[in-house]
Amino acid sequence: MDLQLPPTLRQLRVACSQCNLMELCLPVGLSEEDVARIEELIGTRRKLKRHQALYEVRSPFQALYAIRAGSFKTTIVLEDGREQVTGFQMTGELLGLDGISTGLHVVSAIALEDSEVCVIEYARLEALAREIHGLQAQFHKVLSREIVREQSVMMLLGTMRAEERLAAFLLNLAQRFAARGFSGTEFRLRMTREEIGSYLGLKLETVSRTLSHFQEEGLIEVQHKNIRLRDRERLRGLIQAPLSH
Amino acid sequence: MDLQLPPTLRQLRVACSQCNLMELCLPVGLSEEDVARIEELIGTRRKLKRHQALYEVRSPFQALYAIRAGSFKTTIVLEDGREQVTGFQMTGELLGLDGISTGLHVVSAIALEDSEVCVIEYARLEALAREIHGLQAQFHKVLSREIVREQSVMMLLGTMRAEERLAAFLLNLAQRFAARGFSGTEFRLRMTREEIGSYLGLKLETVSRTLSHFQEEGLIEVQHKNIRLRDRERLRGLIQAPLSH
DNA sequence: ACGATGAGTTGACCGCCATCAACGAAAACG
DNA sequence: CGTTTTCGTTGATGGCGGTCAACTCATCGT
Repeated sequence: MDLQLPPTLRQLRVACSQCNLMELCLPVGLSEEDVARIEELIGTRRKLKRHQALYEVRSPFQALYAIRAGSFKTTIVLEDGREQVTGFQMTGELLGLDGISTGLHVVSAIALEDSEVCVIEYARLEALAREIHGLQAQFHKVLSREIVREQSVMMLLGTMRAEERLAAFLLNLAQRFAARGFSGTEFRLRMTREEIGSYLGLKLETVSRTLSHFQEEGLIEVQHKNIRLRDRERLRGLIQAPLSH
Repeated sequence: MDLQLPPTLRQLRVACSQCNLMELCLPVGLSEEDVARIEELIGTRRKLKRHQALYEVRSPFQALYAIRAGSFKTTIVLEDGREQVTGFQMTGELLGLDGISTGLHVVSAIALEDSEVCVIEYARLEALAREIHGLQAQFHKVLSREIVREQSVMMLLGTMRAEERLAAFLLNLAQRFAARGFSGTEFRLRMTREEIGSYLGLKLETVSRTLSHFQEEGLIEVQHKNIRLRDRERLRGLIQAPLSH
């Protein structure tokens, strides 16, 4: 179907999907010339090694980052040193939205593996959003989607038990891998048990134990960071009916 | 200092603060004519009785709501019926941001007392934001601020113990009351113990017990819904040093 | 004003998950 | 390639907060 599009647009779509800027570009349905103008947005790229920070807490905000390759975690820290992972981001997702509010980042973004991002200068994005309606609308949706995502994490942390949290986590990861054209049943975790636990409000031992338990039950296969989902339905069932409730 | 402003602007500032649309209007620093144009935004008003829904989950999104008087809770529900409060909103705060993402609301907004909101049609807001830079910037900040707020709730739910959660909750309420010109040391809770517990990931009995415990310790005075903070510093200390940690 | 209903408190008990600990395995480093 | 360090697993124990229950006290509606 792409063959019906004018060549330059087709080309740009490819460029955009190569750049994996899915969240901002692709779903919008922009006119050809608008798409061309969005190229202005995509400034430099930046490569990061594993464990390297894309930005740190309290650093000045000036750009958003679209993940071109690799994956990240965002972490927030309390004064007493306690740290929590607030999200895991993968290819095509946006980083940096937390900084818009105050002009300073409130989380740190750390690469979980060697990664690459496209730098989107925020001032330019705002300017362009004023001119291109579709871009503005899409950007607002991205912001709102993040609000919604966090609400479902709040629900998870507030009402779910360890097994449910892990099940929800695995299914969410699977769905996101699948959406990117990777296998949704077999994947490699980019994060440690401790990071998973931090995100889910559990200790690493509980994460490990629960994964082992899932394996005994035939729900998944675990081998270190490699996960294979064997029974999605029962996993899903775990979430909706925690205890015959 | 307001006396130095041109009369119409001064007047509008007053109107705006009466309307309590603080989040969108006041901090922006708009030109006089821009402020005038923002009047277009403020459409009808809507009054709600206690326990009445401003909007329900899955209802179509078409407007944001600025709370003019009263207070609300937002709740999200799982398929199995479990419900969680995701936030409490008071005068001057915005409701409805969750709907932008999909065009359907993902939470319900329920009045905690008889309340009144200003209806801000979203299509108009988007259009006007394209023309008024300051409005656009401010709106993005509001969205980002909500993302940041939810992240701190995630931190609370993920790493804090019951006492810390309650302390953080009370201090947050106090600060918001103070920001609105009310007493930050003596106030009346608009929500039940169960709603507080739902928000904090605790059971109502734990909320009740912990409040009683705070009272025994001389940190607060509780009498049903009336709260008086007696020792803010020690309350704050509870959060930062949970267990000599 | 009064009764009915919902809200809050307190106690006793229990279960889930944290904690502490020891071991094993993989991956990162020179 | 071997060494070191980080990561993961599993067991034993304990504590925080959930659960169940009984009772009191506001508050809402008629």
